[in-house]
Amino acid sequence: MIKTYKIPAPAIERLALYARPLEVLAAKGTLVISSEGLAKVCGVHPPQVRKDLAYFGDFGVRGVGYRVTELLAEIKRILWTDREWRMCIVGMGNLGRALAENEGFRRRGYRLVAAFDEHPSRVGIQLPCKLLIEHTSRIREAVERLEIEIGVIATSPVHAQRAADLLVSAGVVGILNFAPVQVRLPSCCAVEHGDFTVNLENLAYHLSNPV
Amino acid sequence: MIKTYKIPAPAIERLALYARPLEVLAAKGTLVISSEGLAKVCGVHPPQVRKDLAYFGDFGVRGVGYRVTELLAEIKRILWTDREWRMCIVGMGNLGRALAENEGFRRRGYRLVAAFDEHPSRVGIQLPCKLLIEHTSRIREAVERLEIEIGVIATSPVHAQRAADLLVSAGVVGILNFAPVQVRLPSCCAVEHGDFTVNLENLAYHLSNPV
DNA sequence: GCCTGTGAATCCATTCACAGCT
DNA sequence: AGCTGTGAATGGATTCACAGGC
Repeated sequence: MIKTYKIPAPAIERLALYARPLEVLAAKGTLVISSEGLAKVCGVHPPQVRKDLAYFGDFGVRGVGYRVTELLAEIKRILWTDREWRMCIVGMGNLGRALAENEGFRRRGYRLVAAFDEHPSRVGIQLPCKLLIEHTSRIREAVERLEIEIGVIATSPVHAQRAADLLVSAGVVGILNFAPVQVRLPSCCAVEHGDFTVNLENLAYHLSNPV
Repeated sequence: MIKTYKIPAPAIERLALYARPLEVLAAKGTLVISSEGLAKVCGVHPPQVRKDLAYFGDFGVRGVGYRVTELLAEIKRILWTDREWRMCIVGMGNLGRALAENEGFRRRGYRLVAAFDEHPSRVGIQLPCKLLIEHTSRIREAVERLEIEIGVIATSPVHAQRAADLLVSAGVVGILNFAPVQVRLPSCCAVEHGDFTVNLENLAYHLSNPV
C-alpha cells in the first residue's frame, strides 16, 4: 500500500543513498539483503531503512529481507530514474565541461542535449560528447525544440540569476544550481543547490569543532 | 555569549548559506541587514536566521539589525574560512581538473597544493594552476611534507575507498567525497558527500511529485 | 518604534519495541 | 526462527510570541 500523505524530505534523499550499494549488489548477483545489511553500508540505522522504504510500499519479505533487483527497480521508479530526463547546461567553463563529460549522469538517465555559454569565444566549440556550445540567446528556442526539462547552472555567481530566468521562462521545470548564490524562482519550478564550497565549509567546521 | 552545548547540524549548514549574500552586500557597501532581509534572500524564515546566529553569539543590534561586515567576519571565523586550508585532489579526470580550476575554492581559503592520479598517462601533466599531477603512491609522502589537511576524492566509484584509505593513513583529517559511493572511515576523520547525481535524483522526485 | 535574543510550544523525524507474515 | 512493517515514544529542530535593549 502506498501512502501518499506525508513523506519526510530526508527519507527521499536517503533513497538515492540506498540505490548506490544496491546497484553494486545487483551486479554481484546478491539476491537478498536485510535492512541491517543495507543500513551498515549506508551508515544509517536499520529501523531507518525499514521506515524509509515502508513510506513508499511493502517492498520487503518478512523473515527474509529485501530482494535486491526488485528493491532497486522500485527505488528507480520512485525517483524516476527509470525514465530519461533531458537536460542542458548553462555556463561551459571548467565545471560545465566536467559535468558534460560526467559518466554518472548519463548512466542514471540524465541526458545532456544542449550546452550554452555567453562568451562568444566559447560558442561553436564542439564538446567531446559531440554537442556544440550555443549562445545563451538560443536557450528559449532550444528548450522548446528539444523538450528540455532540467537546466543545470554552472555559470559564475553574477550570471546565475539571469541564467535561471532564461531557463524558467523557456519552460524548464527543474534547476540544479552550482553557482554559490541563491536563485529566486517562481514556485512552479523546483531548485536544487549543488554548490560544493558549502560542503567544504561544513567540513572545516567539523574539523575545528570535533564532537 | 557563546553556547558550546548543542548546536543543530542544519544551523551550521545554513551559516554558509547566509555568508553568500553577505559577501555581496558587503561589496555593495550595505551597512546593516535585518533578519527579515537576510531570511528573504536565503529562502528561510526570519526567526530561523535569528536563532541560528544566536547559537554562536550576540551579533545583532536590537532595533537596528546585523552589521554586514561584522556578521560576515563572525561567520567566517566560525566556519574557519578566515584561515587557509591545504588540500589535495585524488582523481584528475574531468571533475578533478574542474575542481582544481575552481575559483570559489581558492577565494574561500581552500588552497590546492597537490593532485594525484593512478593512471600513468596522467602523471606528470601540468595543470593550468601550475601543479604537476603525481602518482597516488606518493600521497603519503606529500600529505606529510605539504601538511595537507583535506583530501578531495574525484575518482571513479571503484577507486574511491582505496583513495580514502590512502588519504586517511597519510594523516588527512577531512575528506570531501564526490564519488557516488559511501566510503567507510575511522571516526577520527570527517567526511562530506559531494555526489551531485543525488541532487538530480531529488530534483526528479520533486518534479514527479509536486507539492 | 524597531528589531534582536530566547524560553515555550509546536512540528517533524528518528528510534524503539513488538505485532504480523513467511 | 527470522526479518519486515508500524504505532508509540523519544529526541531534535523550527516556529511563535514576547521580553529586552537601541
